Amino acid sequence: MWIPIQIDDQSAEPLYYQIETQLKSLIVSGQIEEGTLLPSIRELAASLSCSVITIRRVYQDLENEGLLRTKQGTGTFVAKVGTGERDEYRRTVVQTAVETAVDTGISVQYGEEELKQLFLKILKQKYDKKSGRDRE
Amino acid sequence: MWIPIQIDDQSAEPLYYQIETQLKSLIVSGQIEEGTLLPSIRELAASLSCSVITIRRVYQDLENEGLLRTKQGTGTFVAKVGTGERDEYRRTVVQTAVETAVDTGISVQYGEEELKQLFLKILKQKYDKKSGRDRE
Amino acid sequence: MWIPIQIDDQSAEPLYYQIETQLKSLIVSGQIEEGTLLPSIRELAASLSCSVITIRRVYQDLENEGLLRTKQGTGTFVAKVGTGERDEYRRTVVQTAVETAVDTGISVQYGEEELKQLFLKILKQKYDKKSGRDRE
Amino acid sequence: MWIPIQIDDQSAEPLYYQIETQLKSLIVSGQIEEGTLLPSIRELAASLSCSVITIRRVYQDLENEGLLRTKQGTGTFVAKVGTGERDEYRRTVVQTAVETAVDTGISVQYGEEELKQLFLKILKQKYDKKSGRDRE
DNA sequence: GTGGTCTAGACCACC
DNA sequence: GTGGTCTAGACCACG
Repeated sequence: MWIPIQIDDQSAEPLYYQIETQLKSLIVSGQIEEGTLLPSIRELAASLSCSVITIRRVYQDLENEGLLRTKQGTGTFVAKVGTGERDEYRRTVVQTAVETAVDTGISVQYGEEELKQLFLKILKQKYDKKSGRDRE
Repeated sequence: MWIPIQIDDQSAEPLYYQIETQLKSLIVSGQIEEGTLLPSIRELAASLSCSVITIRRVYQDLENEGLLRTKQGTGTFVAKVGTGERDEYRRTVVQTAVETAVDTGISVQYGEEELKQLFLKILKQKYDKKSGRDRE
Repeated sequence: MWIPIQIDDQSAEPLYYQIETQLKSLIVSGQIEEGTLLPSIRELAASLSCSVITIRRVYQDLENEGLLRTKQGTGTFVAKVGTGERDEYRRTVVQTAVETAVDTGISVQYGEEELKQLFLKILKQKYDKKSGRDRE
Repeated sequence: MWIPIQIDDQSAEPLYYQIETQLKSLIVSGQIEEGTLLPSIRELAASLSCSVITIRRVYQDLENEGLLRTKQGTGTFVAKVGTGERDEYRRTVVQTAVETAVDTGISVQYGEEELKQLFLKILKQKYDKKSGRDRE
C-alpha cells in the first residue's frame, strides 16, 4: 500500500516528526480508513529512504496515542476509534494551530481587523490553490 | 530596565528560544524603542533565574539578525533598523504563523468555511481577553 | 574525514574564529565539496585539541551563514549553495581584504606607485612560495 | 588643536583601537609634526564624546611605543624620533596589510593574475577618489 | 553513534 | 561595571 508522505530534507524538523504528523493527519482526516493494514516498518522505511528505527518510533508513538494497533505476526492496522474521538483530535490540532497564529499576531501588536484580513487573504489563496490541485 | 518576559518551565521549547522569541516580539513591535540599553546579560540572567550563557546566546542570536548591537564594556542596545525592515519582519512572522495554521487545517481536511468560523471565534476570544487586560 | 586546519596558539584571534575562517575558506573555494559530511563536533574537537563547544560554535555560525547544514543524529554537511552565491562570497572576502590594505596605505600617505610596487613584490613572493609547496 | 579622527559607532572595533590607529597614522605619516602639543586628555575625550579613560589608554599606548612624550603639568607631545624609525613603522604597517590581503586571496584559491588585476582596480579607484578629495 | 541544550565557573578585554 | 572567549561536564533527543 502506498502512503503519500513528503519528506523535506531541508527542514529543521526531525524526520520522525515530519512522518508522524503527516501520517496522523491522514488517519484522523479519514484519508486512510480504519482497519487498513499499513505497510510494514521495513517497507515504509525503504520507500521513504530512512532508518527502520525512525519508522518504528512513528508506529510506536501513534500506537500509544491509540491511532494504530499492532498484531504480532500480522502487521500494523489503523485502529477503530470512535468518530467522536477522531473528530475531537482533528479539532484540537487545528485549534491549537489557529491559537498559535493569533497569539503571534497579538505578540507583535497586530490589530484585530488587520489580523483578520491577513487570515482571510491567506485562507482564500490556499484553498484556491488546493481546489486547483484537486481538479487535476 | 525591566523587560516583561515569561518563562514556561513545562514547555518543550528550549529556554533560550522562549526568551529570544519574546524579546524579538517586543523589539519588532516597537514596545522597546530602538537605541534602548537592555539589561546586562548578568542582570537579565539573574532576573530570569537562568545561566548567563543562555542570555548571552539570546543577545548574540538577535545581534546576528541585526536586531541588537553590543558594545564591549558598555552594554547591549536595540539596533536602529529602518522602520520598513522592522515592519517587514513583523509581517513575515505573523504571515508564517497564519500560513501554518491554514496548512494544518487543510491537512486534516477542514473546509474553507469551517476553518474561517473557527478562526473568527478564536480571534474574538483572544482580543476580547486582551482588551480586558489592557484596560486594567 | 581529515580537514587541514592550523591553529596558532600565539595569535590574538579567538580560537573559534581561526577555525571558522579556515573552514569557510575551504568551503567557498571548493576545496571541500558540497554535500560532504564533515567530522563530528567531538571528532574535530579532539583532533584540534579544543572543546567541543568551540567546534559547535563554529559549525553553528557557519550554518547560520548558510554554508553548512546539520541534522541531529546524523551529522553536519556542507550545504548545497548556488555556485554564484559561493563565488560572490569568495569575491567579497578578497575584495574587502584588498580594500583594507589600500586604505591602510592611503592612511599613512603612501603614494599610488609606491604601494603598487610593494604589492607586486609581496604577491610574487607569496605565489612563488606557494607553487614551491604545491609541487611537493 | 583640532585632530581629524572619525569614530564609527557601528564598527565592531574597540573605541580605543579606532582612535589609536588613526592617531598613529597621522603621526608616522607626518601629518602631525613632531614636537606638536596634542590636546589634553579631557579635551580630546570631550571632542570625541568618549571617556577620558579611553583617551588616557590611547596616549599611554602611544607613549609606550615611543611616539608620544608626556611632560608633567605641560601636556602630551609628539616625540622626536628618527626619520628612519618612523619610515620603518610606516612600511611595516602597510606591508602587514598587504600580506594579509594576499594571504586571503591564496586561502580561497585566487590565481596570481586574478588577484593582481583586482588589486590594481581597487588601487586606481581609491587613489582617484582620494585625489578628487584632495583638490577640494 | 550523532547534534542540541544548559549548567557553573574561569579569565580576559573594554569603558 | 560591561561583554567575549573558553573550559569541563551533564543530560536529552535523534537515527
